[in-house]
Amino acid sequence: MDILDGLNPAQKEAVEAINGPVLILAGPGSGKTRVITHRVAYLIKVCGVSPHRIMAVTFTNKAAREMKERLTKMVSSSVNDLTIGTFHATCARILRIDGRAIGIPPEFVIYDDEDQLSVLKKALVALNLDPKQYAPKAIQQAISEAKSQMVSPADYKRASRSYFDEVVRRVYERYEAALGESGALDFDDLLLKMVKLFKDNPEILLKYQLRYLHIMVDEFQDTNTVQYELIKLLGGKYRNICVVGDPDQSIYSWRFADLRNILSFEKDYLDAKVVLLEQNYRSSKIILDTASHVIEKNKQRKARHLFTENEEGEPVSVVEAYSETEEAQFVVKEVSHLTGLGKLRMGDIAVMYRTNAQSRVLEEAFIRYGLPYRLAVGTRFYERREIKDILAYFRLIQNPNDSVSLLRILNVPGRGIGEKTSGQLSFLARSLGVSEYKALEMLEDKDSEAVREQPFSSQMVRTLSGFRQILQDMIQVGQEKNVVDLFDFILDKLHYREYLMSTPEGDERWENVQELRTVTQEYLSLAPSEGTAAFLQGVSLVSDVDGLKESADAVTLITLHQAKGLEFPVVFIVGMEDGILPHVRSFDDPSHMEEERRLCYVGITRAKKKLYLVRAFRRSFMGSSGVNEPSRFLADIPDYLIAGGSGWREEKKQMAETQYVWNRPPMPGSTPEQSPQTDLIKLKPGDRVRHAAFGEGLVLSYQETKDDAEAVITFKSAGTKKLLMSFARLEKIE
DNA sequence: CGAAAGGCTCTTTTT
DNA sequence: GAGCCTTTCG
Repeated sequence: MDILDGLNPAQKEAVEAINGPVLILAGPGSGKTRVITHRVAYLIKVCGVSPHRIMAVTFTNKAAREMKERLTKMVSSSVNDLTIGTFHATCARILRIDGRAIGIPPEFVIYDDEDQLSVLKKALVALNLDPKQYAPKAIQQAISEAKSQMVSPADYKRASRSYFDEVVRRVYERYEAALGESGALDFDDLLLKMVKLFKDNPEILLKYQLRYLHIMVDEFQDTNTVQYELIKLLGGKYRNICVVGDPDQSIYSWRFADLRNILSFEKDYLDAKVVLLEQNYRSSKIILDTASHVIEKNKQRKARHLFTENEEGEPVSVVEAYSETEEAQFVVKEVSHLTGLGKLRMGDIAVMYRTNAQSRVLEEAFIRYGLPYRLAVGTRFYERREIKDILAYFRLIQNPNDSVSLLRILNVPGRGIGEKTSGQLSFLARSLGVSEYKALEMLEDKDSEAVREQPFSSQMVRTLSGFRQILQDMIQVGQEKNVVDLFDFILDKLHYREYLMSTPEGDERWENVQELRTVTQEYLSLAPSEGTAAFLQGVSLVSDVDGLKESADAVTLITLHQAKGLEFPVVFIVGMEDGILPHVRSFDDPSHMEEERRLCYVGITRAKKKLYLVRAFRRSFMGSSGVNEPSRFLADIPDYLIAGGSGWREEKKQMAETQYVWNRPPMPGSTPEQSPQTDLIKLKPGDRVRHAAFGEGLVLSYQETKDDAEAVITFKSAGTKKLLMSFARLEKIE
C-alpha cells in the first residue's frame, strides 16, 4: 500500500474513491497533482486496471508530460498505454481514427487562430460584406462562442437578435463550408465534432465507453459546455468520472469556460462523492492569508477554509514605482539582490503580469542588466512567418485541399503569382466547387470542359502548372521519405535558404527554420506519411507554457493566466493597478470583476515564500501615458500582512512628489543598495567577450556614460543585445 | 509584381 | 508603439 503513504486523510479518500463519480475540490497548493497521479497509480497497481483503460485529461501538454514522467517513476511499465493529454489533443487523435464516420478525412488539418481569420476574411469577401464594418475578430469570437455551446449555424438563427447576429450566422455558414472543402477543423471543432461523432454513431461511442473504465479531468472549473458533454458521453457507461478543480481559480470564462460545470456536477451526478482538499502545502501563512482576504470579497462563491501548517513567512511587499520602466527596474534590482545573497536561484523567481504587452519593458530591463529570463513562448515560435510557411507546405503534402495553406504559400517564395492571379484561382475553384489544388489540376487538363473559360494567360498557366508540379513532387517524396528528408527536400526544392537570406533578418529566420528541423527529428523513426501527420499534429496543439524550458536557471516572465498550476518561491505581480488588474475591460461587469479577482488570487497563491505586489504610478498605454490608481485588490489586504505595516498607503503621496523612489522593504540579511561594480571593463568594437547567460559575443560598439558604460554586443546564440557594463558580468576573451 | 513608406486601429487573458 | 493594411513608386 505504499502508494497511499504520505497522503493526508482527504487525499487518501480522493485516491481511494474509485467507483462512481467523484468531485475533488482542491484549493491551491493542496497536492492536487499528487492526488491525480497517485490515483492513477492506485488504479493500475492496486486495483489492477489496465492503463489502456484510463483516460486523464489535462489543461496543457506540459501538465500531461509531467504527469507521465511522475507515473513512469511510480508504476514504471505501460505508462504509454494511458490516454493522457489535453481535450484537444485527445479528440484530434480519436478523430483521426474514427472521424470518417462523420465525413472527416483522416488527413484533416487543424486551423489555428490566424488560419481561421483568413478563412473568415475570405468568407466575408465572398458574401460581399465589408471586413471593416464587421470585424473578423468579433465574428471569430461569436463563432467560437457558438461552437463552445454547441450551437450550429442553423441554431444560431433562432438566437439572432441583431443585424450583426444575422451577419455572423451567414459568415458562420460559409465558414463551415470552407473548412469542409479544405478538410480542416478549427480548435473548437476538435471537441464539437467528437461530440457529433459520438451522438451520430452509438456503436463508436460504445467502443470508447467500454474502453475507458476510468476518466479523470483536471482543471474542471475551466471546461466549457462541449467538454462537459464529451465527458458525460464518454463516461456514460461506467460513470467512473473523477473531476478535479477549484472554482476560485476559474479564469477562462472568456474562452467560454462555464463555472456551472463544476458547480452543477453534484446535481448531474447525484451519487457523486465530494472530497475537499483544504490543506495548503505550498505557501507561507502570510501568503495564504493574503490570498484568502482577496478572494473572500467575491460574492458568487462558497466559503472555504484553507489552512496551512507552514511557517508564518515574510510579509508581503507592496511597492510603488513611478513608471513601468522603473517598475521593471525595481524587479530587476530586487532579483539581482535576492539571488546575490546566494540562497535563491534565478529559477526560483517569477514575474507575473495581466497582459502580454507588459512583458516587453520587463524583458528590456532583464537584458539591460544582463539577468537571464525565460518567457513562456511555445506557440509564438509556430506563429512566425517562416515557420508557418514551411508548415503550410507540410500541410499541403498531407492534404492538398487545404486552401488556407495553399493560398499562403502560392507565392512564397515569390514565383510571380500575385494577388490578382490568386484571387482568380480562388474564384475559379469556387465556381467549379472544388479546392484550389483541384482547380490547378483541372487547369492542366486541356480537354476539360469546365475550365475552358479560365481567365489566365498561357504564360500564367505555365507558372501555375510549375507550382503544382512542385507540390506534386513534394507529395511524392512525402510518401517515400521520412520527415527529416522531406523537410530537407522542401527547403532544397524552394531554394528556401537563399530566399530567406534575401529578406530582412534572414539569418535569424533561417535559424528558426533550423530549429523547426530539429523538431522533425523526433518523428524520424515513423513511416513516411505517418511521420508527417504526427509532426503536424505535434506542432498544431502546443500551448505557450509548453515552451517553458525547465532546465534553464532563469527568472520566469509569465502572464497570470499561464501561471496557473505553477509555483515559485518568489513571485512578483506587476501592474497592480486599477485598469490593469482588474483590467478596464472588466469594469462594467461584476462577474468579470470577480474573475479578475480570481486571477489575482491565482497569482498570489503561486508564491511559496515571498510575494511582491508592484505597481506603477504612471504607465504608458498604447503610446500615450496616464496615471493609474492602485489596484482595488490591494485595499483588501490587511496591513498586518504587509511589510512596513500601515505605511504604504501614506507613502504614495510622497512618491508622487519625489517621483521615483520605491520603498524597498528591508529583507533579512540584505544590504540597502547593490554594491556598485567599481572598475568597469573597458571595451572597444571588435573585442570578444563572454557573458554568464548569453555566452560568447562580439562587441559592436562601446559608449561611456556618466558613471557607467553601455555596450552593444552580438552573441552567437542569443542575438544582439545592449548591455549596461555595471550589471552585465562580462569577461573579456583574448 | 514587389518593396518601401505612411496611416490606421487597437491589445486581456489562449487550447 | 506595433502590427496590419493601403498606397505609392520602381
